[in-house]
Amino acid sequence: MSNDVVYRHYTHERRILPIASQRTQILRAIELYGVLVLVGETGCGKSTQLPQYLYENGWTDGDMEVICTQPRRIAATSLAMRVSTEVDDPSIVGYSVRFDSSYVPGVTRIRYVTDGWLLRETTLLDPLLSRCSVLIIDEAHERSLNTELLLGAVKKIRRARPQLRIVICSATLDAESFLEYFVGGRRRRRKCKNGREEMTIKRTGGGEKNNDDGVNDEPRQRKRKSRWGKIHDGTTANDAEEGDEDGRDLTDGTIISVDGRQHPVDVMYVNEPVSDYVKSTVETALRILEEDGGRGGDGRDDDDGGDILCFLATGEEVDSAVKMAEDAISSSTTIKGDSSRRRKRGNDASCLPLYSSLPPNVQSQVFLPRSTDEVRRGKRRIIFATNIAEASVTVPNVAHVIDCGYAKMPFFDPYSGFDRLIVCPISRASARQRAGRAGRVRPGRCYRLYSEDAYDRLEAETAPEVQRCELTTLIMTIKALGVKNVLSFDLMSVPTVEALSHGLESLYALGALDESAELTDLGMEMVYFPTDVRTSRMLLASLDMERREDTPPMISKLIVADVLTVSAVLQVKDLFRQPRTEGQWRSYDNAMADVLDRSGDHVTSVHLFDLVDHSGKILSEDECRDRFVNRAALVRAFDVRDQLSRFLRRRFGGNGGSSSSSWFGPKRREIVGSRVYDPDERSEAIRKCVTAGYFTNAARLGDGGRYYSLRGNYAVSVSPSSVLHRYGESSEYIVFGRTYDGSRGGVDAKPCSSVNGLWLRQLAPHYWS
DNA sequence: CTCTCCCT
Repeated sequence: MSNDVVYRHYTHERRILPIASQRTQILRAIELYGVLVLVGETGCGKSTQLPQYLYENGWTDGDMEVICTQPRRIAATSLAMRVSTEVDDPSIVGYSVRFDSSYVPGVTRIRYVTDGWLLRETTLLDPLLSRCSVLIIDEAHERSLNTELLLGAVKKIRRARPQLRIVICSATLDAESFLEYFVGGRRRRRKCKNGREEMTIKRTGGGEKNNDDGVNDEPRQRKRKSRWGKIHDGTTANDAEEGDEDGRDLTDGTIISVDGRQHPVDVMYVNEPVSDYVKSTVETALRILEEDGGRGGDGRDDDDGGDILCFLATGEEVDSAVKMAEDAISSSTTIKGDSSRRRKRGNDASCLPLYSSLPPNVQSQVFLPRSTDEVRRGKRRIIFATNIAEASVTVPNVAHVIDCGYAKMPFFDPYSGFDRLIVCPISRASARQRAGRAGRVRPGRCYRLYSEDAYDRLEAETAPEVQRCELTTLIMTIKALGVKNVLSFDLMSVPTVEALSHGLESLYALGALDESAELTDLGMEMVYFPTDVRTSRMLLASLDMERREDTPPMISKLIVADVLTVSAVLQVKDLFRQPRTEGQWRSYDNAMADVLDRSGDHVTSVHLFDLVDHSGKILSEDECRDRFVNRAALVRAFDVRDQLSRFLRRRFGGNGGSSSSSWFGPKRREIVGSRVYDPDERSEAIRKCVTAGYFTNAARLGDGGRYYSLRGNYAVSVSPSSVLHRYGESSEYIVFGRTYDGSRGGVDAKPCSSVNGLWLRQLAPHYWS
């Protein structure tokens, strides 16, 4: 019964989505062309509706699947949930992300996956995506590293399997560049004819609405049968390259724009650059409350004027803006003791922060319905957010956006090998995306805290991630796709020569590539690891140590599990929460005394996990709070460790002497619990393995108590949040996980451990010539 | 004394 209601509700929703009027046209394009670029703003319905259209039109017959990729896990799982309520048979909709899958072979017809998950599936299990009829790559405009690699993989797959249809969904107008990438010179020849034709159909699309059901189905059905008949008959790539009797040409592609459901957004600029954009953001927000405040308090409960979303660059700025705004509001509402009149004018608001390192319960405030207090007092919301609100999450009920014009952006410096994180001006594309957040529920306004001239001078697009990150992972993935020469792999955006040679050099140093940039035996092994190369190398070192005869028996029993723990902790950020007040620091010192290893962060995290391993369960909420442990991170690290250990056991479990030992079995629990091991010996063994993976990130103590990287002699400091900083003894050499820009102007490193120079000389001889 | 945002 209640299902019925939900179903009817969504059926109605489905029909009014903008994409519905273009259903026939889109299906026809997918029929005729190998590649379709679908341009449409978020909310136009492409991610939820297109897979259903394809299912309804037979694209999943013959045990085939429609797969839709997403850059984020939450999007993949929530889209699957949503769409399963829209179809007659919910069991045909599924998802697959790391650690979580609802896929049922033979039943699932529409599947939402993360692009990272599909990339791994593609590289390792099903290189031709043989059960997939249509692959939809969503949010392609974000140009994440995984999306970009997936595009490259798919371009390669299409040469062997031209029948595979590709739909690329992008929110911006760089559609041409996607099409150019896929169909290249061919496209140039035919662009005018077909491109125009499709765009014209789009504009007259409304007239075809009545034909949507029934009329076109018959011929479609016929084509479909012939299509899959051919595939299963083993049609070769060349047959299909030529197109067929229907005039289809799967080597070509086309573009369709879907009308958005976006409301108009007025954009306002400042005349003069602002000197302090945090202060200006707060002032602008308060002025909006003043100006249209009357709308909220005049008894119309259904219209409160809409909320205000402010984009700032850092969490720190967000916190200070919240404080500034709250102070201003409380002084303006209590002054003269006549607060009720002020409030009636709407000059009262809740100020909410939103950035990723906030605890989940604070973040979720933004998504809660307005409290009775807020409704009663006509209180609106001012949300101060970082870039998280630009694409990752959608803040509801926003009518005003204030855009400071800056964001914190990562980039990789190939000379120092350091990851940097720097506040930069955003791109025009990013500014448009921010403004668009104001028009989702009603006509909105965007206040840009920079001049129109400054806007015109911004870069058109944000540089894609491949041009801003470390490339060892990219190179290894390309190798895993079976490409010998990395440079021959066709990427949409080309990485810099410097970053590429840094990546190749690092992989050579790690023993994954030989002098001619071919995978070594070790490299072939590392390609299969679901971890970055340095972690993979570290895990391999632990397996080696476990097996070696000169390893003390007790260490041999512990080392693989210990290094698995280190690997898992490296995949999560902020396992420990940072104290803020003096009192908290005292409790922190007490709590840490229990698990601390003065050698640094790696072994300390292993000691924390000893508590978990000994009791056999994750620490309680209370215990996590007392120990300054971020419980969500602990749970996540625990899951990752479990997955990694299953991976290692599958791959190496049967080998030599290691099969008898159970890495996380009762025997280990007993050893760890009764501490019948030499802690220094254990600490040293763990750090030797860490060094085997991370010697490219080694630094030596220099003048003035600072460290200098062995590779290139760049200054780097132990992060103040590292246990090595607070509790460690000074050590001549350290190895670190990664770097980031510290608050003190320099480059900070974390996690850090002290290591022995001898290990470095053995493992990284080329840094010592 | 802090780290934009994600992913296998």
